Amino acid sequence: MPKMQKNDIEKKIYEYHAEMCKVFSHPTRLEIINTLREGEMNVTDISTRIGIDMGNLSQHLGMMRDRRILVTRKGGNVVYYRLANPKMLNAFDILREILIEQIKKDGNMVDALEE
Amino acid sequence: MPKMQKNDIEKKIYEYHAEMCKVFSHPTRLEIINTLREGEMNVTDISTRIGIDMGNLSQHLGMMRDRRILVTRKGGNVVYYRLANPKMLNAFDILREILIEQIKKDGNMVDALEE
DNA sequence: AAAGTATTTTATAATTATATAAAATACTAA
DNA sequence: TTAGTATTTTATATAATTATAAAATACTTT
Repeated sequence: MPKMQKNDIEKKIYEYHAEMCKVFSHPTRLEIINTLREGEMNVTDISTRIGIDMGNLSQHLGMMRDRRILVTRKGGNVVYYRLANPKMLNAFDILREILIEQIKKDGNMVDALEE
Repeated sequence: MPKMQKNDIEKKIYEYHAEMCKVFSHPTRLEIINTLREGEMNVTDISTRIGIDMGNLSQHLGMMRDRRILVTRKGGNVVYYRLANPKMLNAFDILREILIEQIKKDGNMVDALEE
């Protein structure tokens, strides 16, 4: 395996960072994260709580688990999901605050995105 | 226009939140943000700094501007971009820290994503 | 006005993400 | 072992994202 240059490593970090952030780029996944804020929950309960088909939910959960954003615990038949690192909620909250500020200041992001 | 239910509004917020987070879900855009940490910069300089074709860069900048993550200032021929809200760097940094911790703890996210 | 530089836009093709539905796996309880 | 419940996986069709290349716009200088 050829030696990696500093620059390659930096680019790799940006790639992994972006992979991680993809978790936050879908409304359903954000709702899952915000739901798990309260603590662990099993798949069926998450499904009814946020109103989403279980197959689809399981795909979202799977990609979040791959990226180490969620971790699981198994109890018999049931799989419980929880946040791997509650610190991520700080990032979640900062971005939501920025969003709310923006909407208050000018509702125009709404327009810009809905054209 | 029919009245929105509380639930609809919440879903809408998740959607806008996700739209905002899409900015962070591409390595090039993360590199742009990290570059603008130092202050405003024009398009040509960003282009040479991170080594990316200008047309493509302009698309990324445009979508970031649409989402109010970047703002511009025009000086003659030249367009200068800067972060709309430096607070977003806190979110950026938290997520990168979590990523670095993960990589140190187990390099396995790398594997999980590269299969 | 014509030419030059900076940036944006458009068109296109390739890739990736997503929802849906159906099938498969994992575990429990009868 | 069979039936039942919980979750995951797979296949597929649709939609969204992306890079590339070419054309268009905006401004400046001659």
